[in-house]
Amino acid sequence: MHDQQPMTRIQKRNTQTILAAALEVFSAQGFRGATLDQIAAEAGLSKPNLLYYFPSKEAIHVELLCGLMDDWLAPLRALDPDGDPRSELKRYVGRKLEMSREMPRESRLFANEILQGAPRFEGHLQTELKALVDEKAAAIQSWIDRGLLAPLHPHHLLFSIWALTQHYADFDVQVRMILGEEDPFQGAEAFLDTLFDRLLPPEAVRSG
Amino acid sequence: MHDQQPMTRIQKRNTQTILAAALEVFSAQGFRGATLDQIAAEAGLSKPNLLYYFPSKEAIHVELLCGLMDDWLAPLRALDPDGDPRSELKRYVGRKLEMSREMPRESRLFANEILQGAPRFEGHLQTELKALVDEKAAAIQSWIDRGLLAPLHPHHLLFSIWALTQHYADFDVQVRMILGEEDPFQGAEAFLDTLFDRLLPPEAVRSG
DNA sequence: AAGCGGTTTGACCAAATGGTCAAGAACACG
DNA sequence: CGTGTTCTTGACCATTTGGTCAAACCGCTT
Repeated sequence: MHDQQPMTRIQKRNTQTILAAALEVFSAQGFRGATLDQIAAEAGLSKPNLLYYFPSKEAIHVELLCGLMDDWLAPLRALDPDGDPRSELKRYVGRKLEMSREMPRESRLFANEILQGAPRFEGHLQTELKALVDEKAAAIQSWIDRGLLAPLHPHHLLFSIWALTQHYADFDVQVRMILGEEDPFQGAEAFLDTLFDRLLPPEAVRSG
Repeated sequence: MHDQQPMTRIQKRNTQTILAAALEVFSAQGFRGATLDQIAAEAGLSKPNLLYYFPSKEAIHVELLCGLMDDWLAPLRALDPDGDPRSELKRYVGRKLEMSREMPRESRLFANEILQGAPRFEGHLQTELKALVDEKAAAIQSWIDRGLLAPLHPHHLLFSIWALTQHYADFDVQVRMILGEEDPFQGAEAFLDTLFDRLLPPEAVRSG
């Protein structure tokens, strides 16, 4: 069912419907908090029908996570080692913030999983994420070594970008509660722009 | 049982034991993911015994959240409007990072709750957190108005501090996976020190 | 040691939940 | 059409889980 290429039209449609519903429910309730009945209701399908397309609840979850991983990491992948450090990094920040606004459910899905220790996802993280991060951290280090960027711990720089942008998706209710009517993302864009302007000086600090 | 003052020695001990066990389990599994049996096992008590001290699973959770709220907000409360902006804020950052290292379970407990939309906690957030944040945001704005701090959106500045520090507790597994053997908090301290050094110039930028 | 209120728990319950299955409905195609 | 394959689902099952309760068990005062 869920492996070979020849997917019928119906299979393609329903698989998509189920994954969309699962994203909605898993991101809002977490893995254990979500139930097959909720996902089935959200998808407009019967529970046995879900299990006709996926072997188990966990399989739906894993498929979601893995399927979204690529999109999720795309902005980091687009970081160009040959580009200008400042503009590359600021573009990355902008893109990540945009994703927090446009894809908050995806952000919360990943956040939920990591928070619980990534029990169903550690392997994929290890292989896909680690390699990419190490590659890009090396690129950042190279910028620093070439004097194009003021010294900063590359890994922690990436962490800070993730933390600062994903916060607006993951802690959405808290942010909105505190800001009231004010649009979180408008203020966030301006703030992060300022922050990274100051964190990444236009010219490398060549002291000493 | 769980309201009046005259708490027997045994009551005090067991209530504490239960809350400690609940923190362990809830922070690792989330509300729905945690079971009374797990908490009972962790506490070394029987399940009916838990329910002798608390009326329900949810009551334990709410009690935990509310009971920890004070400690959690203490560093922000300590922000002194009459102190030096730069050192006050950097002290706040340092204290928050320290709490991420020393109290990761508390951080994850709150993160779990907010992620799910704070369904069992919205009221308390609204009253306790909102008021404090608005007060401190006003203090920050006052620093800016008096030319003691370069202009920054006060609320987003606070968000950035939360995001940057709590990230190390909430996304601990990811951080450690990427850093390998390296100690996350050592690097984080240095990085955040640099970040806020640059974000909060020693003297206000008085351009224009 | 008797008695009494606070404490503990084994046994139990109803509801929820992940998952199965056989039979029926819809579809593809000669 | 007719027939074999793909889909769909009502009914069902085993387990888990939050919660109850009556009976037993302290631990303290008198």
